[in-house]
Amino acid sequence: MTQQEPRRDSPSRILEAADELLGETGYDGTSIRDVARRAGVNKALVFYYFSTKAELFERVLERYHTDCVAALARAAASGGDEIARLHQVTDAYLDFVTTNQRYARLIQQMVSGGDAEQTLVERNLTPFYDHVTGLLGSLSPEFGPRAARQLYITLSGAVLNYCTYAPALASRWGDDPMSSPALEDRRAHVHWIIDTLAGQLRATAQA
Amino acid sequence: MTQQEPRRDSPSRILEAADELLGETGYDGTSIRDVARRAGVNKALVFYYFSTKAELFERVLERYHTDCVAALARAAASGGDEIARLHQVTDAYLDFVTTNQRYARLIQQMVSGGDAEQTLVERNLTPFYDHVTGLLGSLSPEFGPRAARQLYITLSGAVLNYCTYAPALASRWGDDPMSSPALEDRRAHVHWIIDTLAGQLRATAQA
Amino acid sequence: MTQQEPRRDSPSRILEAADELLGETGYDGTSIRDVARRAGVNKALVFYYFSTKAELFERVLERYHTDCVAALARAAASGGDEIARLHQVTDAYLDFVTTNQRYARLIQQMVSGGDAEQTLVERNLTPFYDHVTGLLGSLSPEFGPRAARQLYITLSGAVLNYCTYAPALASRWGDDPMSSPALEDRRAHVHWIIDTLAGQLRATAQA
Amino acid sequence: MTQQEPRRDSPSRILEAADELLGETGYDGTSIRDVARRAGVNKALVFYYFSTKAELFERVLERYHTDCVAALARAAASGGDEIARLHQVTDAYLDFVTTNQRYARLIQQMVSGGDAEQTLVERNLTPFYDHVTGLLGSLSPEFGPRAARQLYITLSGAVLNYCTYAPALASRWGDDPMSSPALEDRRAHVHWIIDTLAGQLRATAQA
DNA sequence: GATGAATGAGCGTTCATTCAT
DNA sequence: AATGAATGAACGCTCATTCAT
Repeated sequence: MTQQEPRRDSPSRILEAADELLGETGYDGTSIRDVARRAGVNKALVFYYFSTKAELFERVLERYHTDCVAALARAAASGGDEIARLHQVTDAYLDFVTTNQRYARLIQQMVSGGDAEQTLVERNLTPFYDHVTGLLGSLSPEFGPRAARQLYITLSGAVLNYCTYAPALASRWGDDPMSSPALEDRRAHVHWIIDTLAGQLRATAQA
Repeated sequence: MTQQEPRRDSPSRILEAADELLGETGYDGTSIRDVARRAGVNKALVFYYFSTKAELFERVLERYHTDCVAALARAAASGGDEIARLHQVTDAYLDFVTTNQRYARLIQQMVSGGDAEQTLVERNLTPFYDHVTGLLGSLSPEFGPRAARQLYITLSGAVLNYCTYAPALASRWGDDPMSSPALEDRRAHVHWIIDTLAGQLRATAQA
Repeated sequence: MTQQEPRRDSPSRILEAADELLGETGYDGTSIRDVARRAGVNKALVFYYFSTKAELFERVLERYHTDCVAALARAAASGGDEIARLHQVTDAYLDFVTTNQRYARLIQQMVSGGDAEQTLVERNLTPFYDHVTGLLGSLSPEFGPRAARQLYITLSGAVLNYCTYAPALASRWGDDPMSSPALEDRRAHVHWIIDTLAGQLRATAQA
Repeated sequence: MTQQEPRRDSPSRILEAADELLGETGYDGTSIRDVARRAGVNKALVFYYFSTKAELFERVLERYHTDCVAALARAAASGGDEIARLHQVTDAYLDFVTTNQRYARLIQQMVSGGDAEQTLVERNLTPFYDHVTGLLGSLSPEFGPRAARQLYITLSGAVLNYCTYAPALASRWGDDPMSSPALEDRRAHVHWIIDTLAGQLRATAQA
């Protein structure tokens, strides 16, 4: 029965603070001082646990990556044909990035800003990429890898960009694009895209 | 036979350098020192022409914005029904951002990093947004603005993300995603998407 | 009948601008850019006429110095005994510095800030100093130079400090210390001081 | 036997250096680099302890202000009638500013240079101002506040200006105006002024 | 595990000054 | 007489990082 409220331990508090700030202001816009202040710890302690600013960033990403991989795997494991599983994986991806909006921002920042290491970028694109191209490949054998890549970019954009563009356009739209009904709208749209495109693919394949 | 080497005028050199660096390392990651060094001018001269780092950034964007607006307007002015014009506008957008890849990066950086001003972001999303929603609105009256927004995000993602994701995945793909044939592949994919989705829309509307 | 209003020539406009700014923000706080902007001329033109910031400062002071010397000489030339002339000279000094308040500020800045050249400081203290010590010396021969110095400092303080302290205390006093009646109050006070002190000196000398 | 030489603690060293430099070259003329160099510390350390140049300046003043207030209070607490206490307070003020000559310079700089905040100026004029006007007010009731203000300016000038004018005229005078005997001369002069003026005031009041 | 002190490098920005035209 | 372009040095300030305790 301690007098202090049971705060989480320092490493997680630092990670949490870094997560928030990186999502808000980006890598270069976030200083270790800010992170330490928001975490309520001493600045040097950040370096005690995460020896470098870059490493701290990677650890933030790592958490998301692990969870994201798990979520996608779970979705892919549920049964159904390729199209059903594509729906489920994409749903899971949409769920994950709308629940963890900062992750979407971090990915987009990394992929559009040159300073992040190529490895980090790839690592975080891979999970959804692999599922999408895998499923499309087995959907119809004559559907080559080049076509799968094209569709992957379109689909990941349909999912990730919603998290970054919609807030930027919210003031123009006049409603909250991250509210539950709005997110359901988006999900329906993505489903419709998958259905329509997959239907067309099948029709073409049969012809 | 002047003593100085005949450089281009300083303002353009500075704009050019800023353009490159902002595209590569982002706003926070780019220092005025870097810009001046790459432009081959004195650091103070940057402030002589562009009184602030932020203004320099805006001027870089302004150039792109003006050209982009013009390109889209030209495309929309060419004849045809709504779908044809949607094709042409999207083609023009794809052309523009693949020709000016740094513009795509800048937009994505702004929209995913919190530091940019909301005004700037909106200003650079608006041109394509207006065309897309306008055309979809007149395509079928019962096609509401909410549906248009959804499609806009998907389409702009399909165009812009190619410029940021494809280079990041190039090493994994093994070919240059910005080569002419690769870009034609992408264009074909986007056309196919528009055709397929628009076809479905029409079919639904008639039912 | 020129179309333009007959502006003063550039050198005087620059001097005027420099005068205002030096009085407001001091030597270090005033930039040549500010001076040029306020004078409405090109920055380089300031250097064309006044080759150095320091020289510009000196030229501003020179104008005041010349006028001040003339005013004091005029006052001293008017007749009367030593005390009457002391009144007249001190009146003239008070008149001059309240009419040219910036001059009072400049003197106080120079004398309390270390950057100005010793020569400049002395040059601008000398006029009043010489009159005061001269008059006191001939007032009573046994009144030595050391006593005269003491009285000089007290008198010049009584005159100059009013121009710098009163504005600083104006908000606390609630009236404008540079209004005509307020200045007449001050003049009466200074007269009273001179009369009282000189009367005491005479009484002492006779004893 | 530590490797580092046993310096005094950094904050005091910085304050000391800032004090000296501000007194010598004024606020605008003093750079943090100079302060750090003279204190023998790293430039960034100055900001570690004093987060702003302005704050550093205020802290320098604060020390003087506190001590000055205490000295004046002590002097006012000693017994005697109003005139005796006026002597004692003025003596204490003269003592304080001649012992801390840089304080006199700082006050004069603030009051004659436009950049300092009004609050700071008032804060440092107030202590002596309050004592003088208080004592004069109780000396004779008919002696109004306006007359007290006049005398305050004259008296504070008689004290402060000695610290700034005398050094500037030292080379012309040929002796050290801050030597003990010279200061005693000044003190005698100020006493004579107070006695003479107060005597006159009393005589006038009785008439 | 945690902290305060310290640092060198760099930031965006402004300075007085020069010079060719 | 007047100007726009250019520069090196300095400005106040923040950075990521280190280290002794």
